[in-house]
Amino acid sequence: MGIFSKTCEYAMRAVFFIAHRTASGGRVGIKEISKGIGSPEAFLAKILQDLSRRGIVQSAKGPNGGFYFDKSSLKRPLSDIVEAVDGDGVFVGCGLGLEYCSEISPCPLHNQFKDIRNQIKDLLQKTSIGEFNEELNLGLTALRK
Amino acid sequence: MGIFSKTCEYAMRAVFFIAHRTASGGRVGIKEISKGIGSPEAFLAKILQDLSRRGIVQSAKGPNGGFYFDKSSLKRPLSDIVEAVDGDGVFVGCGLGLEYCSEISPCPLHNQFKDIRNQIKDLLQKTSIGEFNEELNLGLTALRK
DNA sequence: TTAATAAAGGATAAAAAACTCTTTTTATTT
DNA sequence: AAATAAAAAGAGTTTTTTATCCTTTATTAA
Ligand code: FES
Ligand code: FES
Repeated sequence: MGIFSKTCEYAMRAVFFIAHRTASGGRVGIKEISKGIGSPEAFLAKILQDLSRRGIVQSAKGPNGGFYFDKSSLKRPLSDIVEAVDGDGVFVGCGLGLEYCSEISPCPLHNQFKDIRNQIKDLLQKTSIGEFNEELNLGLTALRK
Repeated sequence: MGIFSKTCEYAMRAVFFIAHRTASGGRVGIKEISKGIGSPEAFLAKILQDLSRRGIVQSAKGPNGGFYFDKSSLKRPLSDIVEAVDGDGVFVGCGLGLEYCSEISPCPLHNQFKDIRNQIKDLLQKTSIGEFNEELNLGLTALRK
């Protein structure tokens, strides 16, 4: 496994995909998203259903329905998605799996691990959902294969 | 979950524990190790059995038997343990879960993620198994609770 | 040479994560 | 109003990870 669960990876890719495809106001359906990011359709539906319940992504039923982001949601940091899906383990957990990461009773890797963990947090907090629309437009970055 | 699997977290803690407890030539049994790091005994036995088969940790059966490290094994980098248990995903995998991480067709996070991944690799490669014996001796670092 | 000790090995179980299928609800278009 | 489109919801199934238990094998020591 990587740093994030598979569910979380799908969620992040889907969110970038939706942001890009709906930047000019439209909506995009589950079928197109799952094709676009290369994920199982039904599984992704569950994931987005959950993000929608949490108000992270917007959705509309019926014809011309689909998923989209309103203006303010586009500014959301990627960390919101990670936290919603994987919890805060990546941000606060001990690298060696101790129950708590602590300065008082640190694991051998604590000092160095803490820095890395903070960088991950920084990256996710500073990256917004709508940030890569331009690159995706230009085909400079990829979300599948 | 964190960056590593639970199996891998147990493996790393156990390895540090064994290194410390056997620095002066002895051996240490599974019961004591699992107590020392706070892991299920039978499960850890499986993990160490695997590391032993791979020649990463040394073991001896019978009375006064147990696990230990010979001089050269103590110099092994922690990355050897991680790679044996979790594979090379942490070192080479794409943060968004794309099949391959690539410069040619990078994911949106690639550039920043690559740096973080390299730091993790560096940390694990530069840290040796026997490195923390002193800190553990002094009670400056912990392996459980 | 027998008894005790400790890891190795094999088989199984429980829990979590990943994934599927079917029905229901809501909205749109005709 | 009827037909249709699309997400929401609910109820599974499958696979992987985590964990337990029991038997066998090797080693030591009395
Ligand atoms: S205690 Fe392990 S990372 Fe802080
Ligand atoms: S392509 Fe995603 S990290 Fe390199």
